[in-house]
Order: sequence, then C-alpha cells, then structure tokens
Amino acid sequence: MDDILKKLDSEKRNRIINSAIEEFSLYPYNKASTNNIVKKAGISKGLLFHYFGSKKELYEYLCGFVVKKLFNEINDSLNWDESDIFERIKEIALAKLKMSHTYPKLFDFVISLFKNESNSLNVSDAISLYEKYGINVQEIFVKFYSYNIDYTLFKDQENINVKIDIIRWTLEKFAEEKSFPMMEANVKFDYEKMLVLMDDYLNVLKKAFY
Amino acid sequence: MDDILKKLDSEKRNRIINSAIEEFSLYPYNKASTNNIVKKAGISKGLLFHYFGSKKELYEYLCGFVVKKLFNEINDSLNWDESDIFERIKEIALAKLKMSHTYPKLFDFVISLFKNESNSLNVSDAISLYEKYGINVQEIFVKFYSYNIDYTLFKDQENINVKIDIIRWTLEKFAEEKSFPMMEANVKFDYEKMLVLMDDYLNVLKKAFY
DNA sequence: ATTCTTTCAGACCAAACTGGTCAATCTCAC
DNA sequence: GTGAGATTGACCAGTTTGGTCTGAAAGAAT
Repeated sequence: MDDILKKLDSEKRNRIINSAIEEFSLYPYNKASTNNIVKKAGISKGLLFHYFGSKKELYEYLCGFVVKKLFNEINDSLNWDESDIFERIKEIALAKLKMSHTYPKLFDFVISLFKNESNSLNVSDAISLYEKYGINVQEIFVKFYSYNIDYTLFKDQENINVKIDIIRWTLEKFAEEKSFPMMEANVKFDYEKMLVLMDDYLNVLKKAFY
Repeated sequence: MDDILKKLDSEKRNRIINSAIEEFSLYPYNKASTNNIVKKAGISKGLLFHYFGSKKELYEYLCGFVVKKLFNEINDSLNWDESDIFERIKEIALAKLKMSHTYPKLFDFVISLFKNESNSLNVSDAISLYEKYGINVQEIFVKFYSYNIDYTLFKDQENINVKIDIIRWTLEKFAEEKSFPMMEANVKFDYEKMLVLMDDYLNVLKKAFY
C-alpha cells in the first residue's frame, strides 16, 4: 500500500492524515466515520478508499505513522548529552508542542490508542502493530526520561521517582491547561511566551528539589 | 419531569443513570446511543422514553444531576476548618475517589462536559444549564481550593499559585495514573493503601514547600 | 373474580448513516 | 486529439438511529 501512497500529493496526503487522526482521536474505531474524514479532508469518498483500501487499513496505517512520527520526532530533537532531568523533560514537552503544530491531534490520537482498549481494534492487534514497526513503547519511554540523566543533582536522594513523576506531571498538566488554549487562539503560536510561563513552574520545582 | 421520576424505583433509576452517564462520558451527545443505554441498564426502550421523554431531556437531566451531586458531595465532605492546603486538596481527591465508587463514571462525564464543546449540546446551553441549577462552577472551585486556607504555612511566599497548581496537578495525575488501575481490578478498593501511596507524593511536596 | 390503573416490554417505524463500489468525468502529458 | 491515471459523487445494501405504540404483566380495589 505504501507504494501507491507515495504517488499521492504530499499536501493532500497530510490533509487526509490529519483529518483521519482527528476523527479517530475523537471517536473510537467503530464510531469514527469515513464520511466525516473525507468531508473534513475535502476529498471524495472514492479517493480515500482508492488510496487506503478500507477503513481498517487506514486505521492501521495511521497507527504506524503516528507512533513512528511521535517517537522519531522526540528522539531526534532531544539533546542526549543533557544530564539535567529538568532540561530533558522540558525538551520532551517542547518537542510535543512543536509536533502538535503540524499534526494538531496526533498526540490525542496516540493517547486514545492506549486508553480505549475496548473500542479501538483489540489490544493485542495494537501491540503487535507496534512490534511490527519495531517500536517498544515502554522501553523508549524509559530511555527518554532516564538516559544519561544525573540523579546526583537532586539535593536529597530519597523518593527520586516520586519527584520525577511530579516534574513530569507538572509539565503535562501545564501543557493541557495552559498551552492548549494559547495554541487554538492563533495559528502561529508564541514559543517564547510559553517558555517563560513554563519556567515559572520548572524553577519552583528546581528550587525545591535541587 | 421530576415528579414522574420520583415514582421510579430508586435502584432501577440509579441503574439507568449510571448506564446513561457511562454512555455519555464515552461518546459525545450525538454518538451516544439510547439503545446502548437501555441495554446496559437492562430495561426496555419504552421505559427510558416513558420516564425521560427524549434523548435530549435525559441528557439535560443528567447534566443537572451530575453537577449537583459532584459539588454537593465534595462540599459536604470537606472540613472547612482545615487551613492546610495539602489537607484540603487531599480531602477533595478523596471525596472524588469515594464518589466514583457509587457513580463510577460520574467524574468522567463531568470532565467530558467541559471538554467536548463541539459535540455535546452547545456550550451556552451547558452553561445556562448550570445557571439553571444555581451553580457557578468557577466560584465553587475557587472556594474549594482557597476558603480558610492559611498561605503563611508556605516557607516562601513567592509563586504561591504556581505551587498550588503543582500540588493540585500532582493529586489529579496521581488519581489518573495510579489509582484508577487499582479501582478497576477489584470492586472493593483499598483506601488505606491508596492513602499511603498518596502521602508519598504529598510529603515530598510538603517538605519542599512548607 | 373482575375491573381499572400503572408499569413495562419489545416489535416496529421512517429517517439517517454506515463502509464500500463503480461508471463517469476530469486532468494533463504527449 | 488520445490515452492513462487521478478524482468524483451518486449509489448500494445493511445497520443503527431516536422515538412510538400496542398490549402484556402486575397490582390494587372492589
């Protein structure tokens, strides 16, 4: 299927992908509508099925695309020499933000993949799909958050995992509550302002833990 | 409509309500199916429409019920003499947990009300609905998190709001990531164990901020 | 035992929507 | 113009939708 997809104009392909990602992140597999997808993408019904064959194939293509994109993007944009966990987590948060600028709903979709065990294709299908693409999610997450990190920077070695959870959660909730509203308002969105706001939170935690 | 609802056997009414809450928290208004609701509740189609008239009326009843229930429950279970923000936030988290034991999906539903602007009934409808029930969400939240709270307990008065966000977010993420899995596993779920785990996080933050 | 009333079931309905097809167009290099 | 590939959208049969309605069941009262 990939070969025939190559021929598709890339701008149009991205339109379809984004539309499909949005639909599938909004609704579980069997409630997601191919009619909505083509409508949102501004293409005809026939075109979608010409390139993707069936709803299921589209969904599976999307899973692969999305997971590869997410992990590669983060993986490439991280500075692996950085040993400060605060900087690492900040870089991860920024990479997510940057990506959600070109693929707005990509992250929502990935999250929905891990949540809706019941309504997406069944779990074992999903997992073997990740295996098919050679991606071990668990392992990659551990790498993101711990590779080359210097834990001796913490002033107190007790409960390190608790502290890391707190830092990670703070950044995640910050992204949810504070930055998403900003992103919807204006298309070109203000990284600088975002960073300043984010640093308020990081500095408080740094002062507390380092 | 309330008068006719009174006549309905309360056990059966709760079955219907829980079933409807689950369906509406799983899917936005127009994808939620009354067929699923009656199936899950183990009643006939006719009964649902006999008591609730239409899908829309059911949905609106549910909104009122859920919001009232949520805020009243938290409101009543809080110790308003408590001036320690950590204790306050902990009490709120516990009240939520306790409630989701009798109305498992109630909280999910409330959250979906605030998220899915696009697909539930439109926002202004929803807001006027809260106004209809005499509930100002914003105001109540402020009260929950700040009434009678003693901010001088913080060792450093700077960035207090940032710190409160961090405490609140930590408890919320804790509930998402750590306690929901526990609750699904066994019906009777272990408050004691939950508290001990939760205290790990609270103590780290307390040591940092107080 | 009979009648009356209320509670409930589920077959039924038209309308909308589903994933998918396909003959007909449209586009564009030659 | 001609041929080939890209694209359309009316169309299909099947399912699902919110909602209705007839009448069975269950009491209650006589």
